[in-house]
Amino acid sequence: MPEGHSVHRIARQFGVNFVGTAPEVSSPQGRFAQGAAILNGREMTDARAVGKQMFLEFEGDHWLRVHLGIYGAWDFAGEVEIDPAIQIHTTKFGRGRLGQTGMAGVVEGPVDRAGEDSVASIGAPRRSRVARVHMAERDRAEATNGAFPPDPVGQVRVRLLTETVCADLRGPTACEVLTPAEVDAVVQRLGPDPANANTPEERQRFVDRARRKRTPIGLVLMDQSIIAGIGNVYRAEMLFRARLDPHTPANSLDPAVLEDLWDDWAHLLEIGITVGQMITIDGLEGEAYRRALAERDERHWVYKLEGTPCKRCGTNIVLEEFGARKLYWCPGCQL
DNA sequence: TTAGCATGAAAAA
DNA sequence: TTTTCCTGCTAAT
Repeated sequence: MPEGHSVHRIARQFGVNFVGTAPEVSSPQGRFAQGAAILNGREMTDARAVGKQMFLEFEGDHWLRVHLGIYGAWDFAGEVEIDPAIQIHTTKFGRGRLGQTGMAGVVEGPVDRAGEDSVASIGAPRRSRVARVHMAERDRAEATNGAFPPDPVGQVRVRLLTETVCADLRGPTACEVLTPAEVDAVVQRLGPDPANANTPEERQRFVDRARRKRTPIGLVLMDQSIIAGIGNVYRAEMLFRARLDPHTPANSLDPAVLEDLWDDWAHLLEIGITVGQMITIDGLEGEAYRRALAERDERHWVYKLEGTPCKRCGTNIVLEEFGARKLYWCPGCQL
Protein backbone atom coordinates (compact mmCIF):
# COMPACT_ATOMS: atom_id res chain seq x y z
CA MET A 1 0.00 0.00 0.00
CA PRO A 2 2.93 2.35 -0.04
CA GLU A 3 3.39 5.48 -2.07
CA GLY A 4 6.77 6.72 -3.25
CA HIS A 5 8.10 7.79 0.13
CA SER A 6 7.89 4.25 1.54
CA VAL A 7 9.77 2.75 -1.37
CA HIS A 8 12.59 5.24 -0.98
CA ARG A 9 12.80 4.39 2.70
CA ILE A 10 12.99 0.69 1.95
CA ALA A 11 15.70 1.25 -0.67
CA ARG A 12 17.71 3.15 1.95
CA GLN A 13 17.23 0.30 4.35
CA PHE A 14 18.73 -2.07 1.80
CA GLY A 15 21.54 0.40 1.25
CA VAL A 16 22.43 0.26 4.92
CA ASN A 17 21.87 -3.42 5.60
CA PHE A 18 22.62 -5.29 2.39
CA VAL A 19 24.67 -3.31 -0.11
CA GLY A 20 28.20 -4.66 0.10
CA THR A 21 27.07 -8.08 1.30
CA ALA A 22 26.38 -11.26 -0.63
CA PRO A 23 23.10 -12.49 0.82
CA GLU A 24 21.65 -15.93 0.56
CA VAL A 25 18.59 -15.54 -1.65
CA SER A 26 15.68 -17.94 -1.48
CA SER A 27 11.97 -18.14 -2.16
CA PRO A 28 10.27 -19.90 0.75
CA GLN A 29 6.98 -19.64 -1.10
CA GLY A 30 8.53 -21.10 -4.24
CA ARG A 31 7.14 -18.66 -6.73
CA PHE A 32 10.47 -16.91 -7.14
CA ALA A 33 12.68 -20.00 -7.02
CA GLN A 34 14.27 -19.40 -10.42
CA GLY A 35 15.09 -15.76 -9.76
CA ALA A 36 16.41 -16.58 -6.31
CA ALA A 37 18.79 -19.14 -7.80
CA ILE A 38 20.22 -16.48 -10.10
CA LEU A 39 20.81 -13.98 -7.31
CA ASN A 40 21.88 -16.34 -4.55
CA GLY A 41 25.36 -15.62 -3.19
CA ARG A 42 25.98 -12.57 -5.37
CA GLU A 43 27.06 -9.29 -3.87
CA MET A 44 24.42 -6.59 -3.76
CA THR A 45 26.02 -3.47 -5.21
CA ASP A 46 23.23 -0.90 -5.26
CA ALA A 47 19.72 -0.22 -3.98
CA ARG A 48 17.55 2.48 -5.45
CA ALA A 49 13.98 3.58 -5.89
CA VAL A 50 12.20 5.29 -8.75
CA GLY A 51 8.65 6.22 -7.91
CA LYS A 52 7.02 3.14 -6.43
CA GLN A 53 9.55 0.72 -7.87
CA MET A 54 12.69 -0.54 -6.20
CA PHE A 55 15.76 -1.89 -7.93
CA LEU A 56 18.45 -3.93 -6.20
CA GLU A 57 21.64 -4.47 -8.18
CA PHE A 58 23.66 -7.66 -7.84
CA GLU A 59 27.09 -8.41 -9.22
CA GLY A 60 27.04 -9.85 -12.72
CA ASP A 61 24.54 -7.29 -14.08
CA HIS A 62 21.49 -8.76 -12.41
CA TRP A 63 18.81 -6.48 -11.03
CA LEU A 64 15.92 -7.38 -8.80
CA ARG A 65 12.87 -5.25 -9.52
CA VAL A 66 10.19 -5.12 -6.83
CA HIS A 67 6.86 -3.34 -6.86
CA LEU A 68 4.83 -3.72 -3.69
CA GLY A 69 1.47 -3.01 -5.26
CA ILE A 70 -1.36 -2.46 -2.86
CA TYR A 71 -0.37 -4.82 -0.07
CA GLY A 72 3.20 -5.83 -0.49
CA ALA A 73 5.61 -5.40 2.41
CA TRP A 74 9.19 -6.00 3.49
CA ASP A 75 10.05 -7.31 6.92
CA PHE A 76 13.58 -6.87 8.24
CA ALA A 77 14.77 -8.95 11.15
CA GLY A 78 18.00 -9.33 13.06
CA GLU A 79 20.55 -6.57 13.55
CA VAL A 80 18.68 -3.96 11.59
CA GLU A 81 20.69 -0.79 11.22
CA ILE A 82 18.30 2.10 10.91
CA ASP A 83 19.43 4.68 8.40
CA PRO A 84 20.31 7.67 10.60
CA ALA A 85 18.56 9.98 8.14
CA ILE A 86 15.15 8.42 8.60
CA GLN A 87 12.88 7.99 11.58
CA ILE A 88 10.99 4.86 12.47
CA HIS A 89 7.85 5.79 14.28
CA THR A 90 6.50 3.14 16.51
CA THR A 91 2.87 3.21 17.46
CA LYS A 92 2.49 -0.46 18.19
CA PHE A 93 4.84 -2.94 19.74
CA GLY A 94 5.32 -6.64 20.00
CA ARG A 95 6.00 -8.47 23.22
CA GLY A 96 9.36 -6.86 23.71
CA ARG A 97 8.68 -3.26 24.56
CA LEU A 98 10.68 -0.60 22.83
CA GLY A 99 9.01 2.46 24.19
CA GLN A 100 5.77 4.03 25.15
CA THR A 101 2.80 2.94 23.12
CA GLY A 102 1.43 5.68 20.98
CA MET A 103 4.56 7.76 21.28
CA ALA A 104 6.21 8.72 18.09
CA GLY A 105 9.93 8.57 18.18
CA VAL A 106 12.97 6.77 17.04
CA VAL A 107 13.86 3.37 18.27
CA GLU A 108 17.33 3.28 19.62
CA GLY A 109 19.58 0.88 21.38
CA PRO A 110 20.85 -2.60 20.67
CA VAL A 111 18.67 -5.66 20.71
CA ASP A 112 20.39 -8.99 21.05
CA ARG A 113 19.67 -10.96 17.91
CA ALA A 114 19.86 -14.23 19.76
CA GLY A 115 16.49 -13.30 21.10
CA GLU A 116 17.11 -11.83 24.52
CA ASP A 117 14.42 -9.34 25.28
CA SER A 118 16.16 -6.04 25.70
CA VAL A 119 15.03 -2.52 26.10
CA ALA A 120 15.45 0.12 23.47
CA SER A 121 14.62 3.71 24.10
CA ILE A 122 13.00 6.55 22.28
CA GLY A 123 15.60 9.13 21.47
CA ALA A 124 17.52 11.08 18.89
CA PRO A 125 17.84 9.56 15.42
CA ARG A 126 21.11 7.69 15.38
CA ARG A 127 22.28 4.28 14.40
CA SER A 128 19.86 1.85 15.90
CA ARG A 129 19.42 -1.82 16.19
CA VAL A 130 16.03 -3.40 16.54
CA ALA A 131 14.87 -6.93 16.21
CA ARG A 132 12.14 -6.48 13.63
CA VAL A 133 11.17 -3.70 11.27
CA HIS A 134 8.11 -3.96 9.09
CA MET A 135 8.22 -1.65 6.09
CA ALA A 136 5.15 -1.03 4.04
CA GLU A 137 2.64 1.77 3.95
CA ARG A 138 3.34 2.14 7.62
CA ASP A 139 6.54 1.17 9.38
CA ARG A 140 6.62 -0.74 12.59
CA ALA A 141 9.59 -1.60 14.75
CA GLU A 142 9.51 -4.04 17.59
CA ALA A 143 11.68 -6.29 19.66
CA THR A 144 11.11 -10.02 19.44
CA ASN A 145 12.18 -13.03 21.37
CA GLY A 146 12.32 -15.24 18.31
CA ALA A 147 15.28 -17.06 16.84
CA PHE A 148 17.35 -15.78 13.96
CA PRO A 149 16.56 -16.17 11.18
CA PRO A 150 12.83 -16.22 11.92
CA ASP A 151 10.58 -18.83 10.38
CA PRO A 152 8.95 -17.43 7.24
CA VAL A 153 5.48 -16.14 8.02
CA GLY A 154 2.86 -16.39 5.30
CA GLN A 155 3.74 -16.36 1.64
CA VAL A 156 7.33 -15.16 1.56
CA ARG A 157 8.18 -14.55 -2.08
CA VAL A 158 11.83 -13.69 -1.45
CA ARG A 159 14.11 -13.95 1.53
CA LEU A 160 17.48 -12.17 1.56
CA LEU A 161 19.69 -13.41 4.36
CA THR A 162 23.10 -12.35 5.62
CA GLU A 163 24.91 -13.39 8.78
CA THR A 164 23.04 -10.77 10.75
CA VAL A 165 20.02 -9.51 8.81
CA CYS A 166 17.05 -11.08 7.11
CA ALA A 167 14.62 -9.36 4.72
CA ASP A 168 11.35 -11.03 3.69
CA LEU A 169 9.13 -9.84 0.86
CA ARG A 170 5.45 -10.71 0.88
CA GLY A 171 2.56 -9.88 -1.43
CA PRO A 172 4.39 -7.91 -4.14
CA THR A 173 2.74 -7.15 -7.42
CA ALA A 174 6.09 -7.47 -9.19
CA CYS A 175 9.27 -9.32 -8.31
CA GLU A 176 11.64 -10.25 -11.11
CA VAL A 177 15.25 -10.38 -12.20
CA LEU A 178 16.11 -7.95 -15.00
CA THR A 179 19.07 -7.11 -17.19
CA PRO A 180 20.44 -3.55 -17.10
CA ALA A 181 18.71 -2.86 -20.41
CA GLU A 182 15.39 -4.02 -19.01
CA VAL A 183 15.84 -1.82 -15.98
CA ASP A 184 16.50 1.11 -18.28
CA ALA A 185 13.31 0.34 -20.17
CA VAL A 186 11.26 0.35 -16.97
CA VAL A 187 12.81 3.57 -15.72
CA GLN A 188 12.34 5.09 -19.16
CA ARG A 189 8.60 4.52 -18.89
CA LEU A 190 8.47 6.28 -15.54
CA GLY A 191 8.12 9.99 -15.05
CA PRO A 192 10.62 12.04 -13.04
CA ASP A 193 11.02 11.45 -9.30
CA PRO A 194 12.05 14.49 -7.26
CA ALA A 195 13.58 12.28 -4.57
CA ASN A 196 16.23 11.29 -7.08
CA ALA A 197 16.71 14.59 -8.89
CA ASN A 198 14.81 17.69 -7.88
CA THR A 199 16.24 19.84 -10.64
CA PRO A 200 14.74 22.44 -12.98
CA GLU A 201 15.26 19.98 -15.84
CA GLU A 202 13.29 17.24 -14.16
CA ARG A 203 10.56 19.65 -13.19
CA GLN A 204 10.34 20.79 -16.79
CA ARG A 205 10.13 17.18 -17.89
CA PHE A 206 7.03 16.80 -15.72
CA VAL A 207 5.51 20.07 -16.90
CA ASP A 208 6.06 19.16 -20.56
CA ARG A 209 4.48 15.77 -20.15
CA ALA A 210 1.52 17.06 -18.17
CA ARG A 211 0.84 19.98 -20.51
CA ARG A 212 0.24 17.64 -23.41
CA LYS A 213 -2.60 15.91 -21.60
CA ARG A 214 -6.24 16.81 -21.90
CA THR A 215 -6.78 14.38 -19.02
CA PRO A 216 -8.03 15.79 -15.70
CA ILE A 217 -5.16 16.81 -13.42
CA GLY A 218 -6.54 14.43 -10.81
CA LEU A 219 -5.68 11.52 -13.10
CA VAL A 220 -2.44 12.98 -14.42
CA LEU A 221 -0.93 13.13 -10.94
CA MET A 222 -1.57 9.40 -10.54
CA ASP A 223 -0.01 8.59 -13.92
CA GLN A 224 3.39 7.10 -13.10
CA SER A 225 4.66 7.84 -16.60
CA ILE A 226 4.14 11.55 -16.04
CA ILE A 227 5.32 11.93 -12.45
CA ALA A 228 6.55 9.01 -10.37
CA GLY A 229 5.58 8.03 -6.86
CA ILE A 230 2.26 9.78 -6.21
CA GLY A 231 -0.58 7.56 -5.01
CA ASN A 232 -4.16 8.12 -3.98
CA VAL A 233 -3.41 9.91 -0.71
CA TYR A 234 -0.84 12.35 -2.01
CA ARG A 235 -2.95 12.95 -5.13
CA ALA A 236 -5.94 14.12 -3.12
CA GLU A 237 -3.87 16.14 -0.69
CA MET A 238 -1.76 17.87 -3.34
CA LEU A 239 -4.85 18.94 -5.26
CA PHE A 240 -6.30 20.41 -2.10
CA ARG A 241 -3.08 22.21 -1.23
CA ALA A 242 -3.00 23.68 -4.74
CA ARG A 243 -6.72 24.55 -4.50
CA LEU A 244 -7.28 22.73 -7.77
CA ASP A 245 -10.48 21.17 -9.03
CA PRO A 246 -9.40 17.58 -9.77
CA HIS A 247 -11.40 17.59 -13.00
CA THR A 248 -9.48 20.46 -14.60
CA PRO A 249 -7.83 19.28 -17.82
CA ALA A 250 -4.07 19.33 -17.30
CA ASN A 251 -3.47 21.15 -20.57
CA SER A 252 -5.62 24.06 -19.46
CA LEU A 253 -3.44 24.76 -16.44
CA ASP A 254 -0.88 27.53 -16.38
CA PRO A 255 2.62 26.00 -16.51
CA ALA A 256 3.41 27.85 -13.29
CA VAL A 257 0.67 25.84 -11.57
CA LEU A 258 2.26 22.62 -12.77
CA GLU A 259 5.65 23.81 -11.57
CA ASP A 260 4.14 24.48 -8.17
CA LEU A 261 2.68 20.98 -8.11
CA TRP A 262 6.13 19.54 -8.75
CA ASP A 263 7.65 21.64 -6.00
CA ASP A 264 4.94 20.61 -3.59
CA TRP A 265 5.44 16.94 -4.41
CA ALA A 266 9.17 17.30 -3.83
CA HIS A 267 8.42 18.94 -0.49
CA LEU A 268 5.86 16.39 0.69
CA LEU A 269 7.97 13.48 -0.51
CA GLU A 270 10.98 14.66 1.45
CA ILE A 271 8.88 14.89 4.59
CA GLY A 272 7.43 11.46 3.89
CA ILE A 273 10.83 9.85 3.43
CA THR A 274 12.23 11.36 6.59
CA VAL A 275 9.24 10.95 8.85
CA GLY A 276 7.83 7.74 7.41
CA GLN A 277 4.32 9.11 7.27
CA MET A 278 2.35 11.07 4.75
CA ILE A 279 2.14 14.35 6.62
CA THR A 280 0.28 16.66 4.26
CA ILE A 281 -0.68 19.41 6.68
CA ASP A 282 2.33 21.68 6.97
CA GLY A 283 3.90 23.39 9.90
CA LEU A 284 2.38 21.43 12.76
CA GLU A 285 4.31 21.68 15.99
CA GLY A 286 4.30 20.23 19.45
CA GLU A 287 1.14 18.46 20.46
CA ALA A 288 -0.56 19.02 17.11
CA TYR A 289 2.37 17.35 15.37
CA ARG A 290 2.30 14.45 17.78
CA ARG A 291 -1.38 13.97 17.09
CA ALA A 292 -0.74 14.11 13.36
CA LEU A 293 1.73 11.24 13.73
CA ALA A 294 -0.77 9.20 15.68
CA GLU A 295 -4.03 9.97 13.85
CA ARG A 296 -4.54 9.96 10.13
CA ASP A 297 -7.36 12.50 10.32
CA GLU A 298 -4.99 14.95 11.97
CA ARG A 299 -2.39 14.89 9.21
CA HIS A 300 -4.61 15.16 6.13
CA TRP A 301 -6.86 17.83 4.70
CA VAL A 302 -9.27 15.65 2.74
CA TYR A 303 -8.17 12.01 2.51
CA LYS A 304 -10.82 9.77 4.08
CA LEU A 305 -12.52 12.83 5.54
CA GLU A 306 -15.66 12.75 3.43
CA GLY A 307 -18.71 14.24 5.12
CA THR A 308 -16.65 16.24 7.59
CA PRO A 309 -16.24 20.01 7.37
CA CYS A 310 -13.17 21.23 5.52
CA LYS A 311 -10.49 22.38 7.95
CA ARG A 312 -10.01 25.51 5.86
CA CYS A 313 -13.45 26.60 4.65
CA GLY A 314 -16.00 24.44 6.45
CA THR A 315 -17.56 22.96 3.32
CA ASN A 316 -18.19 19.24 3.60
CA ILE A 317 -15.48 17.09 2.03
CA VAL A 318 -16.76 15.05 -0.90
CA LEU A 319 -15.98 11.47 -1.92
CA GLU A 320 -16.16 10.70 -5.59
CA GLU A 321 -15.39 7.63 -7.68
CA PHE A 322 -12.77 8.88 -10.10
CA GLY A 323 -10.65 6.81 -12.43
CA ALA A 324 -11.58 3.60 -10.60
CA ARG A 325 -10.22 5.07 -7.37
CA LYS A 326 -11.70 7.09 -4.55
CA LEU A 327 -11.12 10.79 -4.78
CA TYR A 328 -11.52 13.06 -1.76
CA TRP A 329 -11.78 16.80 -2.28
CA CYS A 330 -13.29 20.02 -1.03
CA PRO A 331 -15.79 21.64 -3.39
CA GLY A 332 -15.41 24.86 -1.41
CA CYS A 333 -11.66 25.31 -1.69
CA GLN A 334 -10.95 23.50 -4.90
CA LEU A 335 -12.51 25.68 -7.54
C1' DT B 1 -13.14 -11.96 16.45
C1' DT B 2 -14.21 -11.02 11.81
C1' DA B 3 -15.37 -9.12 7.33
C1' DG B 4 -14.54 -5.66 4.07
C1' DC B 5 -11.75 -2.59 2.19
C1' DA B 6 -7.27 -0.37 0.30
C1' DT B 7 -1.93 4.30 0.23
C1' DG B 8 -1.55 -0.23 -7.52
C1' DA B 9 -0.88 -1.90 -11.59
C1' DA B 10 -0.68 -5.56 -14.81
C1' DA B 11 -3.05 -9.29 -17.09
C1' DA B 12 -7.12 -11.14 -18.75
C1' DA B 13 -11.44 -10.72 -20.96
C1' DT C 1 -13.84 -3.26 -17.82
C1' DT C 2 -12.89 -7.05 -14.72
C1' DT C 3 -9.77 -10.02 -12.35
C1' DT C 4 -5.70 -10.94 -10.01
C1' DC C 5 -2.20 -10.53 -6.45
C1' DC C 6 -3.66 -12.85 -1.54
C1' DT C 7 -1.62 -8.70 3.16
C1' DG C 8 -2.92 -6.00 6.96
C1' DC C 9 -5.65 -2.24 8.89
C1' DT C 10 -9.84 -0.91 10.81
C1' DA C 11 -14.63 -0.55 11.69
C1' DA C 12 -18.14 -3.42 13.01
C1' DT C 13 -19.62 -7.26 15.78
